[in-house]
Amino acid sequence: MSRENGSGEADGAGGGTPVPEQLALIRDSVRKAEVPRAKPRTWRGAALAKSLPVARVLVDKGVLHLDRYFDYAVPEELDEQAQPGVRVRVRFGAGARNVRGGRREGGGLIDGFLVERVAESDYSGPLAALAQVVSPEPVLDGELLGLARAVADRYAGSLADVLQLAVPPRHARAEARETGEVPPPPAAPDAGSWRRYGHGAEFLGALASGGSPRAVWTALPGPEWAEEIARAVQATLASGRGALVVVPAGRPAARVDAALTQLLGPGQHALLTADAGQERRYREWLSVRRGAVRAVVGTRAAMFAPVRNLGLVAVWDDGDASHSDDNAPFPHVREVLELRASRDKCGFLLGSWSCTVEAAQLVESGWAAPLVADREQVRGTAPLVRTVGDVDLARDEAARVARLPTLAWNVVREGLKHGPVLVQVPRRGYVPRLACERCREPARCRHCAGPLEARDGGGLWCGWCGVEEGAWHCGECGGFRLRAQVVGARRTAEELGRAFPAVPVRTSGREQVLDTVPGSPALVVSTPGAEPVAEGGYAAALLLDGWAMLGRPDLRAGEDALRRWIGASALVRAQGAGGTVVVVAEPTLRPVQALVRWDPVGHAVRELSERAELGFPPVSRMASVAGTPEALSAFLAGAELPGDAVVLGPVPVPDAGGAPGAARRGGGAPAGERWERVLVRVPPGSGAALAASLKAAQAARMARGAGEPVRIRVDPLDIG
DNA sequence: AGCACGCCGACT
DNA sequence: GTCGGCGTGCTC
Repeated sequence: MSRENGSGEADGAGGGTPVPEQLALIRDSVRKAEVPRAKPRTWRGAALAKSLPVARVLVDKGVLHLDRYFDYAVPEELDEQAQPGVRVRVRFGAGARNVRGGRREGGGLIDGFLVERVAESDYSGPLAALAQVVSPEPVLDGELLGLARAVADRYAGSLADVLQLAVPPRHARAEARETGEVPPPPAAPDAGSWRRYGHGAEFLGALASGGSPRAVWTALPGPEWAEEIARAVQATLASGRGALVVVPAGRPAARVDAALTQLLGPGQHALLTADAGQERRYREWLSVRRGAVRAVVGTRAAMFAPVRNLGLVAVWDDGDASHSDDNAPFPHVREVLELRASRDKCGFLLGSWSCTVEAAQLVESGWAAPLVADREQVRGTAPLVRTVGDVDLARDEAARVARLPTLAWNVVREGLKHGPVLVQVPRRGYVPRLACERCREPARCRHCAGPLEARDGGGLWCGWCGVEEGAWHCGECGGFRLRAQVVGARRTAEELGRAFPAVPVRTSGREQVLDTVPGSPALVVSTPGAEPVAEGGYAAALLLDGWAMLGRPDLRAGEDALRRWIGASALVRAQGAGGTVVVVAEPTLRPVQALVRWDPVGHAVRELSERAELGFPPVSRMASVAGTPEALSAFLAGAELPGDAVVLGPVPVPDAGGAPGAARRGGGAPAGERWERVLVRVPPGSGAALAASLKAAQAARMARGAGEPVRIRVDPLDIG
């Protein structure tokens, strides 16, 4: 039944009046048509595009078993507009099939991307025609498609889900606007403050001459980092290539934005942040796609920005949780930029005042080179860090009366003579940690050792197993009075304000984030991450959230605490200029020691080797799978995990309806439902196989129409 | 998610 | 025989 040239024939079923046997024959041949045809048939035999009449379309449905292309016929009138990369609408669904007897144009219109035009389809049935080309603007080129594909594979997600993150929603007005001319490349920059780093000038030189260096950069404390990133961008532009910078939030984006404007002048770069409206977002994105702007700074969605001829990708502060996307498949900026650097053979710069374990691994594996300053430079820019631990507190009579250690009082008093003093307090919304008032041992559940929490109506219960505690007493010292550490820190900050009535108190937190404060004496109370930059630097800082940070039962608790402390301390003047930091935390703890020595890299390297020993990520790869107990066990039964995979759990998942601060992004269960979670761990090298097997299992489940979903997250942020 | 197909039991 | 239950599988 070869149909080499049977083109004019519309679908046969509608034809004359065949006898029953013929009908059966036709039906049969339609059902299991064996031969791919040279030219597509459509139901109506409408006129088709003369060349490449088949459009391969990615249907925009995030369902995994639909994670493939569908072929559609290109009608002649859409031939010109139906170019690869454009948005299209197509009919999709069972109702659209050519049903015996009559044709029905059932099936809803849904959006998709035209991925390519080809001469023939390998689909054996009749093709439906493209319904509409939404816009002739090509938004999805091969590069972005390849990246999205790689990200989907890495995170066991669907291509459509990734594209939803990567391509902003269309805005017709923004599309209609003309985009400006491509600016000429700037001159190569002076190395500036990059000279403070061992191979800093060399790194810039490599970028400027078209090279693709990869570096993990441990930035010196102080505000220069933004300008240093801008110089790296300038160097890349000077080589005739584009550059992309991703930062965790709007404020750092504004800093880099300002530095770029200063260095390159206006109009040379785009700012892509989530808080811009749809029109503005799409306009900026389009100016990048169209090649009119070659440098981009933005927050995490910008990680996919379609920068032309990419020469550098950079991420600032990769330990910030905002770099992990909230939406499936939860890609992380650092990982996506790694993929881009590898795929596009471009430069890579990961910068932070602190150092994540993952960053340390990039260096240790040899994938990236360290970009660090020597100890001399560090000592010259970092503040003096002093600790107040339990022993000091116990000995300190003043601390028990005034709730604040003598050392802290003295440092604040002295600091206020010379400038603003920063007081870092834990975020509200953290489940208040309860501890023994006498010995400060955290209050733990008798049954599962989980953290005890105070109920609104009074009384205690376990945050893990939910068991009520009626008669708590301290297992260490026998004390029976509790204190809430978060509340304690906040009250301490208030008391400080009262103790220095002549000094203004400014607050920066979730509701209202201050960007900068003047260099005059003031108490600046801030939650981690919201610290304003002080003009001329803070004279001192008091870090009060030590216990709250380190008490979390999380693999990253130490790294996170150090990162937040360093984030605050980096805003304090250098030791030589009198800058002092007091951290209220046990001086024997590793993150505290790392802060005192200002050695985030050493901390990360030690954590890394420990993780390797324990088989924890990022040395192994982990994925979490969560769902109702039934859904989860069905999923695991159907999954063909790699042979070297280890399944840990299941354990109950705390539901997301609890305290807002404790709700983990993408990790909590929907309120009201009981969920469980397993962690699946594979050794290095099996990450791709793990992702593939999870994706296959998920696809099989969805195809079966299984009701209850399971949530898959590769590289979960929190590992209890 | 729809929606049609098809293979079973109860009906005019 | 034929109508219609819902279980299964496909959607270009």
